[in-house]
Amino acid sequence: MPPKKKLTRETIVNAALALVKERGADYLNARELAGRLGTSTQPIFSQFATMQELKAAVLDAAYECYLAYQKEDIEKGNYPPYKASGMSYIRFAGEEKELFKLLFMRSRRNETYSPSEADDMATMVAEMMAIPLDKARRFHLSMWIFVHGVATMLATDYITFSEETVSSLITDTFQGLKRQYDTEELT
Amino acid sequence: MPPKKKLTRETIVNAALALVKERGADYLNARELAGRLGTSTQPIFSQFATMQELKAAVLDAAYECYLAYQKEDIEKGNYPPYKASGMSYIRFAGEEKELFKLLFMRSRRNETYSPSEADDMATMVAEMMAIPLDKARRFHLSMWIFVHGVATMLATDYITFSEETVSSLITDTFQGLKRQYDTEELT
DNA sequence: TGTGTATAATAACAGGTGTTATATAACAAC
DNA sequence: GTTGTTATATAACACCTGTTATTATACACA
Repeated sequence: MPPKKKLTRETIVNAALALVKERGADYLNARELAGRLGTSTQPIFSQFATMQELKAAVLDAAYECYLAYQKEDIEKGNYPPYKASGMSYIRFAGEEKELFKLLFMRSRRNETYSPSEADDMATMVAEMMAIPLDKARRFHLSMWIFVHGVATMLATDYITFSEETVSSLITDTFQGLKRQYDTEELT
Repeated sequence: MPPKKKLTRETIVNAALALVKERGADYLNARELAGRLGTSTQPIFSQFATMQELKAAVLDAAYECYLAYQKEDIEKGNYPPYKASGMSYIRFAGEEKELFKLLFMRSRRNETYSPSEADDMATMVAEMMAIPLDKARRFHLSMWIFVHGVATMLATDYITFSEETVSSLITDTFQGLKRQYDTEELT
C-alpha cells in the first residue's frame, strides 16, 4: 500500500555521523542532513520525533566508533593493554577530532559520573605494578589526566604529535610516576 | 547637539563578558546583550560594526581576565613561580569554565602557534632544575600536558578536585618526571 | 527658546533553524 | 486497472539570528 521507505534510522544516523565527523556537531541540522541524503527533511522526522532525538542517536553512534578504536588497538597488541587503552584514546582524538570533542570535551554538569570503569583500570594497575589499590588509583588518575591532556590538545589542533612522540611521552610519564609512587614513603 | 552616548565600548564588552561567563559564548547575541544593557541593539552596532568584531573584543577581555589570574597567583607567592603558573591555569579553568573553554578549548586549526612562551618556561625549568635545555623542554611539555589535562577536566565538569588534591597531583607528577629525567641515562 | 545633529528606539528585512500542514505519488491488495 | 494507505515532497509557520531603514528624541549651541 505505501511506497517503501527510502530511509532507515540507521541510514540517517550514519549520514549524520559522517556529517559530524566532517564539519562538527554544530553543523548538524535537518536541511543539511536531508541534502546529504538526497531527500527532503520529512523522512528524518518520520524516523525521529525531534532533532534532539536524532542527536542522541548520533552520540551513541559516536561512542560506538570510539569503542571500535579501543577494540582494534587492544587486539592489535602493539602496546601492553593498559598503554594501548591510552594510546587508542589519543589516536581517536587525533583522527576523529569532532567526535572526540563531542564525546569527551562536552560539559558534563548534572551528568552522573560512574567511577566503576576507572576503578576497573585502577585494579588492573594495582596488579600490573604490584602496588596497593589506593596508590594504583592515584597513579591511574594521573595517567588518565595526562592522556586526556594529550588527547584534547590533538583534538583542538593545539599542537601536533607523532605517534612515536606520544608513545615516549607516555612511557616517560608512566615510568616517572611509577618511581614516584614506588618510593613515596621516602619523600 | 546629540544625546550623550549611553554605552561605551567598554561597557558593552564588560556586559558581554559577564554574559559569556554566566551562560557561555554560544549565548552571546545582540538582543540578549541589549536586554542585559537595558537598551535596544542599536548602541551595540554603533560601537561595533559586526557581532564578530564584538566577539573578538570579548576574546581579548577574556584573555585579560586570565592574565589577571596569573598575575594574582604568581604575586601571592603561595607556590613557587613555576608551579604557581600551572595552579593558576587550573584555578582559572575551575572558576571561569566558560572563559577557559573559549580561550583554551577552541579549535586552533590555521592559527599560528608561537612556541616562544613555552620556550621561556623551558628555560626557567632548565635553570630551576639544573638540567639541559632539551630535557627541560620535554619536562615542561609533560607538565604542561598534565596541567592542561586537569584544567580541561575541571572546565567541563568531567571531575571535581579540591585545590589540595590538585596541588599534590601536580607535585607527584613533577617529582616523578624529575626523577625520570634525572636518571634518564640509566633506563 | 528654537534648531540641527548625533544618538537611540522601533520596526523591518533577510536569512537560517525546527517543525508541521498539505498535497502528491508509489505500491500492495482487490 | 482501481483504490486505499502511507511515505515522501512541497510549502508554510514560528522563531531566532545579524543587520539595517526609519522614526523619534535629547541636547549643545545659536
